[in-house]
Amino acid sequence: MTAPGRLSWTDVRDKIHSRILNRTYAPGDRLPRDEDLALELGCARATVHRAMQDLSQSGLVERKRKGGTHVRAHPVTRATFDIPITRREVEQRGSRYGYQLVSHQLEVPPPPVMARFGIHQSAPMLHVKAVHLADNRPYIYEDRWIDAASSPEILEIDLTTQSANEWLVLNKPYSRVDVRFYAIKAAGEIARQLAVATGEALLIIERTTWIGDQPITTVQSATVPGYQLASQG
Amino acid sequence: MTAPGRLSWTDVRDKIHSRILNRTYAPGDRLPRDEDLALELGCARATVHRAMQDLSQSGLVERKRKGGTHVRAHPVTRATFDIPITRREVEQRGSRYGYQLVSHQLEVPPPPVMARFGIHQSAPMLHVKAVHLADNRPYIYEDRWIDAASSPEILEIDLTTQSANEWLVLNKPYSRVDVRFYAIKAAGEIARQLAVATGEALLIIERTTWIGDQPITTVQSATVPGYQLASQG
DNA sequence: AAAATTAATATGTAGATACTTATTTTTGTC
DNA sequence: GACAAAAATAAGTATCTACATATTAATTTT
Repeated sequence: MTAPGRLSWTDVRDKIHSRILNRTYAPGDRLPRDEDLALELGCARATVHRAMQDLSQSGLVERKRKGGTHVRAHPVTRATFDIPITRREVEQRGSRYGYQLVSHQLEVPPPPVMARFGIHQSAPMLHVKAVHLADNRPYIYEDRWIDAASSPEILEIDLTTQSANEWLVLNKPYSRVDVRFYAIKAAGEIARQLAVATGEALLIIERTTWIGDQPITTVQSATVPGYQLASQG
Repeated sequence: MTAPGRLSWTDVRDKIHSRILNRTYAPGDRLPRDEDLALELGCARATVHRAMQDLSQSGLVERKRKGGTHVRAHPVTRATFDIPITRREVEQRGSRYGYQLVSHQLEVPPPPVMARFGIHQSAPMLHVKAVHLADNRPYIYEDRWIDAASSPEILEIDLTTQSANEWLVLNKPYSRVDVRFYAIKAAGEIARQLAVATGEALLIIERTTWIGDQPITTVQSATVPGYQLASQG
């Protein structure tokens, strides 16, 4: 990866990682300071710093000024998930994408929806229900609330032809997002729109986004039975 | 965050981020080269580089040598999840943790389990089933396979008192992990061990770990109804 | 015109230096 | 001994310089 004989930061990272694996540095242990490691390994402190930054990001070590670097005493499994636009997800599976608007109207969101945004009262929001199709079969049913205050343009969009999902993601980048997963039994409108039997187990992806402190949208996406979400790399 | 008048890399990141938000740089657009941005903003190229690295990591932009930096044309929602040791998770909820071994024996894993590891044949592995309790009530039922070849020590551990979950996470750090989520209907042993009605919808967390290319363990954790998994920060 | 070579370019990496900041430890004072 | 002030420390940040590397663009050759 680099000129021979010279350590790249990935080399350093892997070296330290393997020392954690073989318990040279055990959970809870304090690692040598960056400078000493640099000296020992024969590289610049900046290189160790870069390596540590990566290890820290992946949750293997914890760093604190003056406190030094410690191997996490209570390791966690850290995984990253990419949730693409539904149309793209369907197309990349090699299926034909379809979209169907179910309903949309201005409504005051009920308390559970306000709670997702972390607010206690709200003006009416745009409430949109829609189905995403893969090869003409229901794939994801989404129940979405859009804050008309932060996205007044959405009221002008023809939601029968363009999904709110896509419009928002292209036109309303967020600065903060909360994602959560859970499972529910298919029932009522969800079962009907996904065309599955009542009682089926469905994975729910719930996403709420803000720009600064201002709510943008919250969506509950009910996936078709058997849907799996896998971590990245 | 830094000496006044001098831009920190987070300042630069936020500045560029806000330009993406306000569509100065729209999806698909190419951003100015680092050097020009540095010149414009009055900082060093390294500072812009650090900012870009962060934006790239969070999935907002894509960078390529010579190709330059582009705002992602197909934005994804990227979220990070931390999955702690179950004992710690229970304790941090303020509940009392309990653990019960259900069974453990050496078995040749069935094809679906081998598939998780990406292998087609295997020596017998240690098959462990156990229940994690919160305040004496079932919380997570785990069905785990441990490669005895990579973790021979596990055969010596008394699994009735120490959970395989905990032993592995403290003694067998992995170099690669695959995590996936899906939903199933409670049935058979899972329903029985979690003490829930058949047909309940359960969130499944499936984790498989390797060290290098060598399998360590794969676990299917069935969570109690209502369980939610939320993204970090 | 097609293919192969060469040049140009933007990001990536490594190193050195100097300074900043959060935090702990030490020291000094009451 | 308790508490506050000062010193020490280790990571964090910013800049500069020099080169590496992957890609695209331009040029030459066939």
